[in-house]
Amino acid sequence: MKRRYFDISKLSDLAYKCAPYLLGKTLISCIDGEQVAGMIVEVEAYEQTDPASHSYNGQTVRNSPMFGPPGQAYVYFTYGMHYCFNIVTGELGHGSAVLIRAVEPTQGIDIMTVRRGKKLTQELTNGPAKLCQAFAINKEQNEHNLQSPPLWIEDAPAIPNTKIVHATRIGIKENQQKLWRYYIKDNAYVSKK
DNA sequence: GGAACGATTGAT
DNA sequence: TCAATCGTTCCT
Repeated sequence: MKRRYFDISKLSDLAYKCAPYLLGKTLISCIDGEQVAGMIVEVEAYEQTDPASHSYNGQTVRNSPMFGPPGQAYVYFTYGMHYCFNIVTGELGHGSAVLIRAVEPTQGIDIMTVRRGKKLTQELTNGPAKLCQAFAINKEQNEHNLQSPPLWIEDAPAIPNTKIVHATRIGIKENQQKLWRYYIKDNAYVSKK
């Protein structure tokens, strides 16, 4: 079956411009022999000029993928137990990325349920660390090009602007006023209502 | 070498 | 409201 990969040339821009464009696209992983998929419903932008961004103080060992080519993954480990998955944006050398905060499960829900140890479909992928667990995303996918297995993004119809909500980002202490969180209005799988 | 903390989650 | 839990960053 031919895959219709998401066009990563759309990601050669500032993170907050790319972010809403990623809504509605399909995230797919085929790890440990199990394929799961979901529609991206919530994202947050992190720019190099943004004090809330890992890349704000320049390149380090952890954040170096953010300075890499657009369209690759930036996966980081946090709170001693969770992974978060980002899609790198901007030109090579520019440190920015879009955090994927939630997806709506569309394939492999039984697999995600086992991985998450949960029963409610609504709670499988409604958070950045939750979806990483459901999709089996970890450091092995760090810097992975998202136009190839085992983790990739496929194209899908754009979400109308009237259905995209702009809001403040969650869990940050700096630059809180920026409306760089985007989610699909009335979608049941967004992390917080 | 050491301390402080985090783009979270789930239980209390 | 709070504990879990450890890699990364930054300071000494």
